[in-house]
Amino acid sequence: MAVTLREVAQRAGVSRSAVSRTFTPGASVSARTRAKVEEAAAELGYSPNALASSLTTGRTKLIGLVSNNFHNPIFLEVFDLFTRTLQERGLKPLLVNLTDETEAANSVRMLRAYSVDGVIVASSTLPPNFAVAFREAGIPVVHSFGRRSDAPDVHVIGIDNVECGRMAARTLAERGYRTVGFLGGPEEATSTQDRLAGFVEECARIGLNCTHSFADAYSFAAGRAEMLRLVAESPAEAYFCGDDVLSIGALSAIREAGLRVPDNIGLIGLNDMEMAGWENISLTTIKQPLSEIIGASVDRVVQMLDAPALPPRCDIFRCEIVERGTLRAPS
Amino acid sequence: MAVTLREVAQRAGVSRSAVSRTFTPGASVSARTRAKVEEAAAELGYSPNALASSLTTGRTKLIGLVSNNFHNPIFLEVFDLFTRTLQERGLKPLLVNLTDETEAANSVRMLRAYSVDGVIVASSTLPPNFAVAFREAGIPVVHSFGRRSDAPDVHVIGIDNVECGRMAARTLAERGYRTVGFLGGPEEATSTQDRLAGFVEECARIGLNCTHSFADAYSFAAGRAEMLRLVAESPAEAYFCGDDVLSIGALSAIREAGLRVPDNIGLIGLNDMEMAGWENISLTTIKQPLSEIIGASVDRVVQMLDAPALPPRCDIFRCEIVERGTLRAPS
DNA sequence: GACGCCGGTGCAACCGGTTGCACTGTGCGA
DNA sequence: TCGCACAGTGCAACCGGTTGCACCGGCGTC
Repeated sequence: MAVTLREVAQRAGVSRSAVSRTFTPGASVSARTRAKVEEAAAELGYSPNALASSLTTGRTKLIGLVSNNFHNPIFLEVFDLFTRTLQERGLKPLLVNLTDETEAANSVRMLRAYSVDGVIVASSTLPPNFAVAFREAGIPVVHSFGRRSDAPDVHVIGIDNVECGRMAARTLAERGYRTVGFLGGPEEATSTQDRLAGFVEECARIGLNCTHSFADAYSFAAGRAEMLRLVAESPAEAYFCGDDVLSIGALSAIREAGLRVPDNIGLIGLNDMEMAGWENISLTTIKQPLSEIIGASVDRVVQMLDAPALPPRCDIFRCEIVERGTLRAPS
Repeated sequence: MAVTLREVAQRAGVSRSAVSRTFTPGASVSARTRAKVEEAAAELGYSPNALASSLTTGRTKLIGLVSNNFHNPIFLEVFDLFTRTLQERGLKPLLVNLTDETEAANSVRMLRAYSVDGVIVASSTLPPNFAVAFREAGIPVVHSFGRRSDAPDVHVIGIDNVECGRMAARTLAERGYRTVGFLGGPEEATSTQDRLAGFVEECARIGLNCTHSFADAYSFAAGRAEMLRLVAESPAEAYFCGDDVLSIGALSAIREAGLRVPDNIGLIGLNDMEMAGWENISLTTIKQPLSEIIGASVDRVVQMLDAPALPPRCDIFRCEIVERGTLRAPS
């Protein structure tokens, strides 16, 4: 079915090497030979088999894109950016959905079987040992949206979640809120822990009254359920939600309880996903610079193709407040 | 770096064939040999190279998952289901983002270079010739969410968009709406054309007054912009929107104009994406049976692995109304 | 005119597997 | 006891490419 090197060589009247070199950038072929080969290839509809060549070159240009987050709408933006950025660099994303997989070893085995050149783990909720498993298997790996660390085990590209927590607390203080709450995502996620830690720390420093609780997941339903519980008791004046989708759930709960945002309760999210800007939501939030993070992640994995032993580093991008309609104006 | 067959064979004291057969289900190996091989493999951390074996078997278990739709939140659900369904069957999705690609030939070349066993084109807005290009290149292909046809050029799995249009019209009529409108997605998309055709046809049959217009894209912003325009003139009593995300944009526009849904204007969407069920949206919509469509798409592509010449067929799944809060009760 | 250099080419080995075929040894029935 | 079937094994060729090396011819230089 598929046309091979050999057939092209025969038709062009040259050796297989000549054909191979014609399709290898930088190889030495005369203009005459190249012309003959290209003509024959065009007639036959030949295109080189990338997998066969990977056998000798050791490069597949396949990158494992691993995530467990297929329910948070921001991940559609994440996948869009990753696939485009990878494609621009001639790399191909092999998508791995970890939703019902807890065992890192299985993913490692699968991605090794496919000789991926590298792996990008895109998740803020996966435990760090997941990425480490790839490194131990000798596969270049970067953990996007991973936990900040001064001496990381693997390359990490992301944000400083502790600092985001502080930033949220400062912002709420500026708006004159005195009793505030943190409505976090899953308690075991490092991102939740860090955001909480920064928030609590800064509240203490500034002198805000601060409570906290957790939703089961980074999801609308979980955010809504938790906020329904909170408003039924004695809610804080404002909440820092662990994530935008959680915020939107919370927003829904607050309005359903007959309260108004930001008049009765203020809300600040994190991520700045597209939906946060929708006019019927208009969420004030902390913007995570997605495309920078993703661009840097791909850059890093590309670097590692040539320097697999590159010492792990953690690159952190600054976040900023995006002002919309869910916090009252500075007092 | 990677452990090979040969090393395992040496360590186990057997031939390379024996090792190969140990890892080939159904091959004939004695228990004794198998044990030796498995021990050696475990010690060395061997896992077979799927790409190398694909050279002789002709199977990579790679499936190209091609889409141009990375902005409609329903596609996160689509990708989630596709990746999980493929993984369950031992297949690996190679994700291709067509967002800035208009030339089918490029995608064909790329996916041929990677010897994918098959391709799934997941899009309701891509022209049909896109999927046809894969078939012509000899790659098994199914077009998910493609256009219904009695004699399709490629395998199509999806819904009957014309019938959805009729269903929307009938539903609006039942609720006593007399002047209705179709707010479609991009005019050139076949899904838009078909939904419109069915809607207009049924309106005429029933005797509803019917107008229509189009948004630039299946997006919140486009739906909102178009509905803002409509409410500024003399809006219909109810609208059938080409898609849920468009409906949510329209909903936002209607409320911003100071009108109420469903009291002043009724709205029905299409898809039933997760967000449509969020309590702060609560969109009445036509449910597209996503997981059935995706399950059937994967089944079909799997069938074609063994029967590439399977005559193209079109499988259509029934849609149903999901009643929520954006249409008034039956009169 | 002899020499050396060098771009261009083909041969053959190799990448990591699979598989048809021939051969061996074992167990069973006659 | 012999013959036979058959499971188990290894050899070697092959899948579709790449690449080190040897070789060839043409050119510029002395």
